[in-house]
Amino acid sequence: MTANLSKVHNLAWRKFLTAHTVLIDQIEQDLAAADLPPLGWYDVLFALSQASEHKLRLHELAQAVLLSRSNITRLVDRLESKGLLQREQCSRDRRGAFAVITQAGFAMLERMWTVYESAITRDFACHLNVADVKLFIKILNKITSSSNSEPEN
Amino acid sequence: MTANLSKVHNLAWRKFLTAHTVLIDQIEQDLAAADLPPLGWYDVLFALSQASEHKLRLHELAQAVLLSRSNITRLVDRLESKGLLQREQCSRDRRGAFAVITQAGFAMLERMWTVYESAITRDFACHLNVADVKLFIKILNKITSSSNSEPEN
DNA sequence: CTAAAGTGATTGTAACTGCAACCACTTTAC
DNA sequence: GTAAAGTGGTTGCAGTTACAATCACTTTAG
Repeated sequence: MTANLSKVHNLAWRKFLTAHTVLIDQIEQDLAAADLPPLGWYDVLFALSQASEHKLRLHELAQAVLLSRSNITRLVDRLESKGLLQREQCSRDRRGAFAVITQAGFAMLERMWTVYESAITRDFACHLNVADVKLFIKILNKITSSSNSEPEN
Repeated sequence: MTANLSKVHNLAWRKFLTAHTVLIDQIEQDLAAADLPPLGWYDVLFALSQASEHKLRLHELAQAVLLSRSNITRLVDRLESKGLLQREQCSRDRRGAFAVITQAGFAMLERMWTVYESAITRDFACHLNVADVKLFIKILNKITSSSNSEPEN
């Protein structure tokens, strides 16, 4: 396969990467400054809060936050040791475990969201009007949906 | 400061994060499958290849690849130990060090680019026509330039 | 029912990251 | 010149990640 990547596409790619790094760094700094845990914790708590009965199997959780299985085990360990979630035996499959968000977990989720939301607003959302944002979503959809389709340029 | 983040903005943010993770994971897999080092190495080699005389002070390099200083020290260690670059004393400032890309470094840069380019093309560029990509860049520019401007939505 | 294959989660290990402390040198201010 | 402050880079350490191996259990095939 010959790649044939155009200048603009290349530029777009680099801007994409840079934007991501800069924004994430900023958010992590905001969280740290407020004595809050890193973004990964938020993702876990959020996924659990959205799940039915506020619990998920570990592998579902891993998929939800796009992390490897071994990784999720230890991330869950950390959150559990802080009381933000609990493990629960799965009765249908004795190998399996659920992670269930606790009250403290909900509270933490809320505190983190306060900081997270204002960071997103200030560094990202503020700069885009509704038309921009809809276009942005449309473009991102093109990129992520159907990982291998026809070229378009 | 009240955040007031709209639904669409929030959705856009999440899609942005997901797209990034998915694409990067894919690229890293492609590189690993070709027995090539991770993306960070490419960034370093690329920055050096673009620099005048193909060398940069370590702190310039750190800035170019958006890494912390301590981090760059060790990343440079690794590349140096593989012969992809060399450290060089700075004569103007005896504290300072340059990183200079070697022939082997250029060769590696090229091998990595082969894989990297086709991954970007296949997973990213393919899905966007020129109009899309120009819009995408425009939007990313709005986000990254001038970290704190007026709201627009 | 049993053997083989597959899946869910954990663990060991090695590599990588971030932070703070540090050493070496340079610049600034007196 | 000298002291104080600042800058460039490295190092120690603790926390995090990735990969492969492992254990426990479930599913499939005969």
